[in-house]
Amino acid sequence: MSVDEQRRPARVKRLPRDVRERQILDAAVRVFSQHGYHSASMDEISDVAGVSKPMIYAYLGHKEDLFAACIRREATLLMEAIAAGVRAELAPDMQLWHGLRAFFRFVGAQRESWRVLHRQATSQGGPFSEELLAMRGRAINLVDALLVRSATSRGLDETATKSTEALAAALVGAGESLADWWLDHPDVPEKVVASWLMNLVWMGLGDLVDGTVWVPTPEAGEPQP
Amino acid sequence: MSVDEQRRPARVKRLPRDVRERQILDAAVRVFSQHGYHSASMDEISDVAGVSKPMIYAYLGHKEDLFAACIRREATLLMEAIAAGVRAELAPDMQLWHGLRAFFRFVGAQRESWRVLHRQATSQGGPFSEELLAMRGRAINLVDALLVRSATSRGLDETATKSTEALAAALVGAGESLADWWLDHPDVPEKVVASWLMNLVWMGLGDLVDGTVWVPTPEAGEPQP
DNA sequence: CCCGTAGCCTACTGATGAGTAGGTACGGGA
DNA sequence: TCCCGTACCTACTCATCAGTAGGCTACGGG
Repeated sequence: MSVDEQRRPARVKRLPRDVRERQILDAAVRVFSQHGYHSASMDEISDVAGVSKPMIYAYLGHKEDLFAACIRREATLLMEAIAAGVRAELAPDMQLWHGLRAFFRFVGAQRESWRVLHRQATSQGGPFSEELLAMRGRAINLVDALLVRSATSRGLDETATKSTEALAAALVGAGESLADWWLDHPDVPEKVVASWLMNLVWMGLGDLVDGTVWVPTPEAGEPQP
Repeated sequence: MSVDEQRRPARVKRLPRDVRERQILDAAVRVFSQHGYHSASMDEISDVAGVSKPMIYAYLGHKEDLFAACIRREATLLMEAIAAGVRAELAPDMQLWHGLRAFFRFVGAQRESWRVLHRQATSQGGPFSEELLAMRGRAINLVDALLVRSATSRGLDETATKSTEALAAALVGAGESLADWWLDHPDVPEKVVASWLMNLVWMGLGDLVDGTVWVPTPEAGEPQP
């Protein structure tokens, strides 16, 4: 009980609206990530947030609105984290590398956010899944643009163009799946996980056979011990 | 209404138990795939199956049992389909190639099964997610074994061994994600989708730059026009 | 000191849906 | 013919929530 009370914000009175909204969203992300959309109850969210249920309805609206707000907030944070890692002036492989690292850093730091985004939102068929699918589509587009830029630096035929979007989808899926795997193996450092995926997508599995690997070029802003 | 009636089995009386069980499972897979576990109601399932609700409880048990039964049946079908395509005497790349093709064929033919397996089961935190995670783990192990065999054919160091499981997870995720993408782009032939993924995982994205591609060797049972 | 308003609550309603009680109908064996 | 078991149903109970009605309290400005 004392543990639970530590997890709840001390019941403070008369806080300004935006503070309460943040508390409610934090609680909602946590509860949604634990139970999923349908099993999460507004009562539990209000309890965890340390406010009463009508406050949620007053500030964030109905359950679907609340969920959509969670998705929007967390997805925006994720995309910003990734975008911050990717600088357009870099070579395609380094862009991908920094994007991957930023992604895994986010997942490692915000596990609950990640669960909500990946597990819950994708599965529910409701009106919010659009919210999430749109966000996922943005991620795919980001990767797609990267691939297209890589490809157009050389000659590129029609079929390759069509396939980049599919490849981007596959790549995003690989990242999601590997992130889940990583949650079950937290002892592996983030950089190592990122480099595995980087090698897979950039060099292919051929390196398992012939031993070639991709390594980041030191001059590109990686501090080297 | 006539359309709906066509989708429901004509209300036949006094069928043997195993027939009814199959009808119920078919209906359950359809309804679960459309609404997800929590939103799917036993009433709708019984309605679609053309039986009354107590029949479901008598034959398949409670809602969780029913869902687990769906997962088990569909997952077994999927694994069997993949295993049927992979023959152990082939080279690793050809094994992967045939496995991928069998996988995409299954997804194309059994869309509802796939939705239940991928979207619904993974997301619910309930007791059945274990059922599904176990099955997913089996798929990962299958791929992992393939990678290990590929790697041990050459010298292989410690870190590479650790990473194969992660790579397998990434690969399975890439397949899942690409399968979802394919559901939204059904005009692309199954073989083409499979070859995209095969190239990604075997050759890496490097081919976008230098244009090398993996092609199946004709002698391995692929009819070549 | 009074009033408006923003913050906040307890205690309800109403719908939905899981699960069941208790039956009827039909067929096969004694 | 009478049982008995299997197939099958209608019509409930009961718990769980989403969502709300209505009111109470503190603060700030006039």
